[in-house]
Amino acid sequence: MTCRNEERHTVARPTIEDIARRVGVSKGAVSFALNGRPGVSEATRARILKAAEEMNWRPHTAARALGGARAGAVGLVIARPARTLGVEPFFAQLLSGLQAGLSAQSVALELLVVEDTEAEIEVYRRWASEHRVDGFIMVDLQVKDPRVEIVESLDVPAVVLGGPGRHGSLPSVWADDREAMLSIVDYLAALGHRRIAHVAGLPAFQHTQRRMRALRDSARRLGLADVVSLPTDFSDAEGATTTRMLLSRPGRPTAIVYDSDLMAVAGLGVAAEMGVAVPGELSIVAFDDSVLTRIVHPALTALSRDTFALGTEVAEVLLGIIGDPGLRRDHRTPTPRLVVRESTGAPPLAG
Amino acid sequence: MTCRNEERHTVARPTIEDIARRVGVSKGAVSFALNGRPGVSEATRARILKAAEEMNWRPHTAARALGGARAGAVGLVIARPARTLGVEPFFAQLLSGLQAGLSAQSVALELLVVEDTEAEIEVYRRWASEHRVDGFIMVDLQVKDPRVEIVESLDVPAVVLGGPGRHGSLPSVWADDREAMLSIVDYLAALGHRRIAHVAGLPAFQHTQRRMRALRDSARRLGLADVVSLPTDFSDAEGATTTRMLLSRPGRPTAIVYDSDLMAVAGLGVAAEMGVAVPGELSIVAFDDSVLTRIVHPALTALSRDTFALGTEVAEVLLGIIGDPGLRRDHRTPTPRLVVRESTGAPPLAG
DNA sequence: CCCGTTCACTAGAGCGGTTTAGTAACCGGT
DNA sequence: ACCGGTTACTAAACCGCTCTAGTGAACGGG
Repeated sequence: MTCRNEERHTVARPTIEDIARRVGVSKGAVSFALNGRPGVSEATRARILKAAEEMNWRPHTAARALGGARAGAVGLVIARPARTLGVEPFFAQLLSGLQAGLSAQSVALELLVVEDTEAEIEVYRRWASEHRVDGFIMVDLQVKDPRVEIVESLDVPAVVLGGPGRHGSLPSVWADDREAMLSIVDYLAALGHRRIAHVAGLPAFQHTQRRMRALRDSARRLGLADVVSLPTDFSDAEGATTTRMLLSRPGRPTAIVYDSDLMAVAGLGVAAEMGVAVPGELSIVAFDDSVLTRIVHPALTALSRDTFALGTEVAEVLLGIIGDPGLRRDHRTPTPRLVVRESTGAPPLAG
Repeated sequence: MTCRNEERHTVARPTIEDIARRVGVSKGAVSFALNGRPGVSEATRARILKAAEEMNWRPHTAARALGGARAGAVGLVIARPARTLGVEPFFAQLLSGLQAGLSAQSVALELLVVEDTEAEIEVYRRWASEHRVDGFIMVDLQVKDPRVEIVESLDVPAVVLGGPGRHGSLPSVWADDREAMLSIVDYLAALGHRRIAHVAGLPAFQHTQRRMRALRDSARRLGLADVVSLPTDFSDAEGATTTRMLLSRPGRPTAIVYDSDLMAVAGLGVAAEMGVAVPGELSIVAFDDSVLTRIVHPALTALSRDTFALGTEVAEVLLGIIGDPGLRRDHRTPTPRLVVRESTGAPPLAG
C-alpha cells in the first residue's frame, strides 16, 4: 500500500528503480528513456515518461554527479570587497544575464564573493576538486593574472570575461574597450573640450590599462596636451576624492570620464557640493550605464552596453565548451555605444 | 580518445580508498578518521589525516550527498525583475553577509533570480526534490504568502527574512519596521512638517503594509491630517513619476519618505529637475541606507541598518535549524536607526 | 578460566543514478 | 537455412562516501 495521502507523511522521493518496477522494465531502460538516448522503443519510452511524470520523479543531482557526469552548476567567484560589489549595477545585470543563459539548460550558478585573488584561487581549487561545478566564469581579468594558469591546470572548462589577450588558452568574451574610449574622446573633443580627465579603475585590471592607453593615444592624435588618467579602487569614496582633487586645482578639466557609473555619480555629487555646474562648467561621462546614471539630475551621458546580453553570451559560451571542449574561441561583443544625456555639453568659453 | 592522460597528466583525484590503501586500513576507518568520529585510535587517526593531507584529498560532495547526507549548499531564490534587482544595494549587502555566515561552515549559496512567485515556488520544489540544497532563505514576505505553506510541506529547513507574523512554522529574522517608521515621522514632525508623503513599495509585501499602517497610526496620534502613502513597484521609474505627481499638485508635501534608497535618489533627481530645493522646500528620507544615499548631493537622511550583519544572522539561524530542526525560533534584529544627513530640514515657512 | 564488554577495525551494503557487456529476438539478403 | 547486423532490453558494475553489522583481540570481574 502506497501512502500517497499527504496527511503528514511526505512520500519518499521516487527513484528510477520505482519507475522501472512500475513499468516493468529495468533501471537501465528507464535511464535511457529519461535521457532521450537510444536503447528503448518509442512505445516503451512513452510509457516510462508517463510513469515518471505521474510519480513526479526528479533526478537526484548528487547521484548523477557521482557517476562522473555533470554537476549541473557553474561557478562564479568575485574577488572584491563586499561593499564595492554592493552597488555595482554591472554585476547584478551580469548575474541576471548569466542565469538567463544557464537556466536554458537548467544549470545553476554557484556564486561566491571573496576578499582577494588568493582566496579566489583557493575556491577554484576546492570547487574543482570537489566536483561541485562543471565550469568557471572568470571576471576582472588582471594584467598579469595568476588565475589563468591555475584554472588551466585544473582542467575545468572556463570562460574569461574580458580581453582580448593574456588569458592563455581560455576562451574569452570581450568588448572593445579601446574603441569605446576613442568614441568618448572624439565626442568630447568635437564639443570643444581640450582638458579631459579620466578617473580610472584599478590599474591592475586589464581593461583599465586598455582604456588608459586608448585615452593617451587619442590625446596624442588629437593634439590634446592636458589629458590625464588617475587610477582608483573603483569605490565611490576614491571617485569622490579624486574628483575633488581635480576640480580644486588650477586649470581644472572641463570634462571627466569615469570608469564606472557609481564613481560618476559620486563625482556629480562632488561637483554639486563645490558649486561646479554640470554641464555648464564640467561635462561628465560614465564608462558604464545603468539606472544610476538616469535617476540622478542631470542624467549622465554614459557608455551603454547590454550587460544582460553579455551575461547570456558568457553563459552560452561556457555551456558550449562544457559540452564540447574543442570549440574554444574568443567572442567579441558589440562595442558599447555612447548615450548622450544631460551631463555633457560645450566647455565654458574661458576654458 | 580521451585527452585525460596527456603529457601534463593531471593526477586523478584521490579517494578515501587510495588513502586506505596507503595507510593500510579500511575505507571505513578512513571515513571515521576524516569525520572526527569514534572508531579509530588516535594514532591511526593521525596517520590517516597526515596521508589525506599529503595526497591533497578533498571530499566529493556528490558522493556525500548521495549517502543521504548534506548537500552543502543553501538556496536563495529572489522573485524580482532582473532590472530592479540590479541596483538594490540591499541584496548585494545581504548576499555578502549571508556568505560570510555560510562560509564559516563552508556551505555554498545557490542563488537564482526568477520573474515571479510562481517560478520561485517551482524552484523550491525542484531544488528540494533534487537534494540540491539543505535549506532555503525566503525574502520579500508577502501579505498572504503562498510560499510559506509549500516550503513547510517540502520538509526542508528554511528561514524567513521579515515578519513578525504570518510565516507559519518557519522561523524568521526580522527588524521592527513599525518602530522605525514611527521614529522617522516623529523626527519630521519635530522639525515642523505636517504634510508628509510616503512613496511605498509593493503593497503585497508585508513590510510595506506594516510601514503604511505605522505611518497612518502615527499621523493620527500626532494629529497630522495631510499624510498619504502611495504604493509603487520599487522601481526608480515609479518612484520618479510618483514624486513628480506629488510635487506638482497643490498643497504638495513638505517631506517625502521613500521605501528604498533607490527611489529616494530618483525622487531627489525629480526635485532637482523641477527646481524644488532640497531640503529648503522639500525634505527627503530614505527607508534604507547604502552608498547611494551618500554619493548624491545633498546626501540623504536615511534609515540605516546593518544589512551585512542581517545576512550573517540569517545564515547562522538557517545553519542552526539545519543542524537541529528543533530550535525554530524568531530572531529580532536591532531596530534601524535614523541617520540624519543633508536632505532634511525645517519645512518652508509658508508650509 | 570463562564470560561479557569494550575497543579498534574490517567488510560490505547501500545511496540513485549512468554505462557497459551481454542476450534474445528479429530482419533482410543470399 | 544460414549469416551478419540491428534493435530492445536486462543485469550488474561503478562512482565516492557513509554507516551498520560483524570480528578478533584485549581486558576485567567473578
